Amino acid sequence: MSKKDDQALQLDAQLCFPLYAASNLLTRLYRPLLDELGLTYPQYLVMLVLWEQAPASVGELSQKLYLDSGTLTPLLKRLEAAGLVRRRRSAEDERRVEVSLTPKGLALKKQAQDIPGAMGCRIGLGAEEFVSLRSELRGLMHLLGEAHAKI
Amino acid sequence: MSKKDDQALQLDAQLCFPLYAASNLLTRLYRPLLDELGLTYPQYLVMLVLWEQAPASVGELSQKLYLDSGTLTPLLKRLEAAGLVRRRRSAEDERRVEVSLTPKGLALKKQAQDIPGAMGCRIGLGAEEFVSLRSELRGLMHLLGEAHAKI
DNA sequence: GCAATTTATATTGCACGCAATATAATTGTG
DNA sequence: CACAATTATATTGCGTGCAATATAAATTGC
Repeated sequence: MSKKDDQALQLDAQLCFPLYAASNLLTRLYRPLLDELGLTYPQYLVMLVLWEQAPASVGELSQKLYLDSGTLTPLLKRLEAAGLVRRRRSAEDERRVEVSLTPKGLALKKQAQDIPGAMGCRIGLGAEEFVSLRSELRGLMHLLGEAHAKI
Repeated sequence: MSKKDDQALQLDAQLCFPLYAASNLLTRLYRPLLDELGLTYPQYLVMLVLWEQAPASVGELSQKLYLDSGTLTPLLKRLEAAGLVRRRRSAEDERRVEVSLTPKGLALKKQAQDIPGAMGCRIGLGAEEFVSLRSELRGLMHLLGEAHAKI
C-alpha cells in the first residue's frame, strides 16, 4: 500500500465528508429556530414547498425534495397530526395523495418569515459566498442526479 | 406578506437545501460500493479515521467526525460485532474507550482503496471544481463551528 | 375488454443523528 | 482527604432516510 493510496483514503481528502458534516451541522443550527414552530428540518422543507405551491401530491414533494415515500408518508402523517396539513386521495387518480395546507399550516408561514434571515445572520456567510456555494452545490446536485440515473 | 418575504422562503432561495439534498444523494451513491465492504457510510467515515490513526478514543472520533456518543457508541458496537474494531477502556483513564483495528479491520483498507477513485469517476466532477467545492465547504464548516459555539 | 405492466403510495426493518439524561471516573477546591 | 464540579461514554426516545416489499389504482397490449 503506497503513500499515494493512503492519501486517497484520508478524511481530509474527501469531498463527501465536509458535505456530510456541514449538512448535519447546519440542520443542528436550524433546530432552535424550528423548535419554536414545532417543526423538524425535513418538515420545514416540506412546508417550504407547500407554502409555494399547495396542494402538492406526495410524488411532487418526493421529486422536489429527493425523498421517497418511506420518508414522506410518516412525516406527512405527523404534520397532519399537528394540524398543519390535510391528506386526501385525489379524485381523478385514486393512487395519488394530495397534501394541502390547513389555515394553521398557512398561518405558520408568518412565523417562518424571519428564519432565513436569522440563519444567514447566525452563519455569517457573505452574500457572494452564499450565492457561489449555492451555485456550486446545484451543479453537484445535477451531476449526482445524472450519476444516480446510471445505476 | 410581500413578494420579497415570499421569496426568502422559496426552496430555491435556500443554501441549506442543496447542501442537505446533495449530502443525501451522495451517501446514496456510496452505498453500492460500501455494501461490498459491509459498511454503511458513517461506518466508512469511522474506518477512514482509524485507518489513518488507530487507536482513537470515542472522543477523538467524535471531534473529527462531528458526531456524538449517541451516534458513535451503537455504531462502534456494530463495527465490533462485525469483527472490524476492538473497544476497550483506557488503562490511564477509565472513562475513555479506546477503539483499535482488528487484523480484519486493517485488511479492509485494501478493499477500500478504489472507492474514492470510483466515486470520483461516477460523479464526474472536474478536479478543479472538486477542490474548489471542498474548499468552500471547509469554509462553511468553519463558520458553522463558530455559529454553533455561540449558542 | 381484460390480463400484464406500470405507477403512486404505504409498510417494514434497520441504521443513523441528536437532544436529554444517566453513570462512572477524574479533577479541582477547600 | 472529602466532596463538588467536570469529563467521557452510555442509554433512551424520537424522527428521519432509504432499501425492500406490499397494495391498489391506472395504463398498455393484444
